[in-house]
Amino acid sequence: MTNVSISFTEYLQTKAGITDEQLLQLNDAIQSKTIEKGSVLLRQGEICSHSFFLEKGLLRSYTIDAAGKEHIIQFASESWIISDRSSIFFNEPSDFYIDAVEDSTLILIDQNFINLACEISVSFRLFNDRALQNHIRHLQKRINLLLGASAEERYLDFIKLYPDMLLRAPQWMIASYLGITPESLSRVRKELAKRNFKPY
Amino acid sequence: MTNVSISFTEYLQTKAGITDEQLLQLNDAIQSKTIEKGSVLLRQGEICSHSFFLEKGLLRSYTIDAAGKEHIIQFASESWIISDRSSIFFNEPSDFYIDAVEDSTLILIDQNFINLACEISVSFRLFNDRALQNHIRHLQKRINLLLGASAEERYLDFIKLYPDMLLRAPQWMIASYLGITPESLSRVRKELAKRNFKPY
DNA sequence: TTGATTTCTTATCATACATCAATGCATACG
DNA sequence: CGTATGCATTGATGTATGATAAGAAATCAA
Repeated sequence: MTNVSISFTEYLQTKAGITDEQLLQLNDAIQSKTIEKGSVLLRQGEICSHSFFLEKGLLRSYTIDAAGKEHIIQFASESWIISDRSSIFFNEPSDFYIDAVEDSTLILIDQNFINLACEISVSFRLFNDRALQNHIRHLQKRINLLLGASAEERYLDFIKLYPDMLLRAPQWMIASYLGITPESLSRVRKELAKRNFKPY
Repeated sequence: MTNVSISFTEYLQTKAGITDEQLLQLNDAIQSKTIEKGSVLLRQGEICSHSFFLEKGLLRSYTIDAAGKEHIIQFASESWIISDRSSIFFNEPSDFYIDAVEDSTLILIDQNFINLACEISVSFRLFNDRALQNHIRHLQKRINLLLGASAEERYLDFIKLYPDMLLRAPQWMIASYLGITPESLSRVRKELAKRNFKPY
């Protein structure tokens, strides 16, 4: 599978209904950045100043609890946006880390950009609202799974949501996302294989 | 403890910065409703048409999974708003039920109301945005706890978040919110009592 | 290529939580 | 009044998942 990378401008045009002229106005507020695998973009305690749009590569956000364990909150690959919304919006120290799982090229989006884009484009504003609501829907679904579903069910759901992560993220990260140990995930996979399950 | 009930209009004025004149414009879009304990306001599969502001009483939202088990998503008591945002926003069938844990009086808020209020009041719009972001922050925190914390830790956190629920909601509902069985919650409480923990 | 790390698997044992069943205890009800 | 109903507790037992340790396999670096 090739991880289809589309540029941020392309994304703004096709998904958010931004026109060519509007793009010109926005251009100044857009910065691009290339980072290596392992680079840290945000640390717990820092205030998150940007959202990151992934043109290419893979990022993750995660917390580290009192016992020193990582809990992965989210993955973001091509055409996804990742950030700590709460930290940005409330201007508060973040609970998260964000770092690069693969070498990545990304676009830095700050609040100025969002405000400007919302001002000059109604369709961008609607798009942005939609994204917020979608985020909530997604979080709610995850809570629901964590409340009631077994590790296996959650894993199967994960595969549906992030099919390409199976190939791109190490298993221990997937386990962390699911809230189980890598060993447990290994067992779940073994069990599924025995029952002849094929993810692809 | 008396459950302080404030009226919706009072809430709009003090929290959302709505003025007296604006209230007059909004008045037509507001309906009040009194319901008995056990009344169901929303069922899985229905499209959620209103948010509910609690003037008095206690509501809950929950899902029922394939095995017939309830998972409580949220409680809402005085001055809280409860709904299925995704269902309202995307006009999709809801995954949730919403019903009354106590006799309640509530205000029905539909999308017209929100749109109108956002139009005529900047401060309402900001307030609304803030509420959305707060919702996200809250969901994220809950996910984080479900990923990493024990039943006991989650219970202690619950007490901090909803101190009065201990007295108002039956224990099996709290257990459902926490993602454990009532029996397990009973044991957690016993253990805490043994270690001389006093919630109030 | 080779050796060094990192990741994945497997095995064993430990534990938190679930399940099932019985009991107690209120409150509601005929 | 007795009895039904709903909820909380308790005990016995089961099970999924965690912890630890070790080896196999894959990846990376030199």
